Amino acid sequence: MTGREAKDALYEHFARIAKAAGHATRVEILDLLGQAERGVDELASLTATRVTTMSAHLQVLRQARLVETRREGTRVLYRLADDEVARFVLSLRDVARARLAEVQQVVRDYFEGADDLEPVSREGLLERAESGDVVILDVRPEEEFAAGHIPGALSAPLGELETRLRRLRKRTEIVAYCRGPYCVLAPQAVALLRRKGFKARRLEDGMPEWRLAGLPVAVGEE
Amino acid sequence: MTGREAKDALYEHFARIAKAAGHATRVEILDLLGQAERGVDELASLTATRVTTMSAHLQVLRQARLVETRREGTRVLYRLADDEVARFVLSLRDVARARLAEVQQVVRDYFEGADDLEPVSREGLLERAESGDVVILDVRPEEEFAAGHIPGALSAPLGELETRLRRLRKRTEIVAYCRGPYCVLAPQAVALLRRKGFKARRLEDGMPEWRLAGLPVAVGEE
DNA sequence: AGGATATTCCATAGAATACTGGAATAGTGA
DNA sequence: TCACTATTCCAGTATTCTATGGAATATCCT
Repeated sequence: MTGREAKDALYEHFARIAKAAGHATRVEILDLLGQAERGVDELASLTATRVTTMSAHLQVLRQARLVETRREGTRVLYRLADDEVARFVLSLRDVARARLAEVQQVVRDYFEGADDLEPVSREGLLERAESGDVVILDVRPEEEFAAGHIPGALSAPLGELETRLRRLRKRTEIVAYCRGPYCVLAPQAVALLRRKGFKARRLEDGMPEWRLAGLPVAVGEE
Repeated sequence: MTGREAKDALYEHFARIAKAAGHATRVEILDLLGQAERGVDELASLTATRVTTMSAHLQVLRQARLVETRREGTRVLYRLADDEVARFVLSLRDVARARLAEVQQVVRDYFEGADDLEPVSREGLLERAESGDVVILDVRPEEEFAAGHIPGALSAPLGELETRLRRLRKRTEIVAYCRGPYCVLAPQAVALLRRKGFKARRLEDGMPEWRLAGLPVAVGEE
């Protein structure tokens, strides 16, 4: 192998990774798997694709080693291969946001618009929660909460949010979070909470960002 | 636009970035532009492709807004659009290295093998250079040195390395760097220097990593 | 063993992408 | 203005990718 051939081989491998991420459905899959492992037909319905198509996309991701699998009975559960992959997806999002005006437009219209208050930063949140100053609410589906959540956070999937409100006092500030800056769950939760008279704001970013920032994560149901 | 449509639009844009990076030649282009801006036929000869093919690849990168251009006389100079893009390319490399055993193999055979000594870390290098403890050698082509180098480093393109050796004493340690961990220039320089009886090691990583780590960069010729 | 469910494999048709050679365009300098 | 250089555009061809529906596999349960 000459120098040029070695170089070509390397760039070919780099491109292989990017190519695997080069389809909208596959980026969405990676994003979902950043939350929790999932079965094939779960992913298919979450992304509105057919199962066979989903399976094909998953094979592409698997051949690029971006995801791994384990069997559970008749189901095959897919997960991200490691945190480096999650970091890569975040980097991809960041480039898109920095470079594509269209992304900024969609974000303005559909995500930030829902909530005009400044989001809360990660800084010092845990301490404030421990002191009882704020309550942290995880509004993602239960599986995702179980796969990893901010220590001390209460699970309140958006659909069941109203029934779980009784535990909360209107005095204490509520900080809601979900999957990240492009997830609508937390903004919607905040809107609902405000209508009910609570003091609520959303956390900037969501779970994978929290974990990749090196902050502590709790696992398991409540 | 419904929620699903907004989501689809977002993922489509994310995928657009990844797709643009999804070709070996284009990754190599991004890598080269991380060093310095370049004209089209320069890039073509550096990557061993024809000019028309190169131009087509550059259009793809430009439409994804990963690169920008400026005209200089009859030439069109391409550059990375911003540091976020450079970070993305590094992230892509990191995933490939972490996930693809083939990459690790190529690296072992062609890059690290050339130099068995532990590379020098960025930590404290500037201080040691200022105190005269080490000499930093930039062995990349001159244009790349001019576009940005470690403050205090001497430019010594590999081809002219031998003629520039006279300035150096065999006592002081030499630290050579180039484009990054997958660049052969620094390992080759180190090998040459050792044959001549110098104490030489290479810097871990290269220029874009140095800059993105927030360390100071000097611009201009010597 | 047999039925049910979840997933993967396969063949195919349509769409998108890459490379090539030739033509067109923009800027430079005589 | 004319020749010259660097770059881009265009049309054709070969290749690769995507979605789809039907068939094959694997596991579980009875």
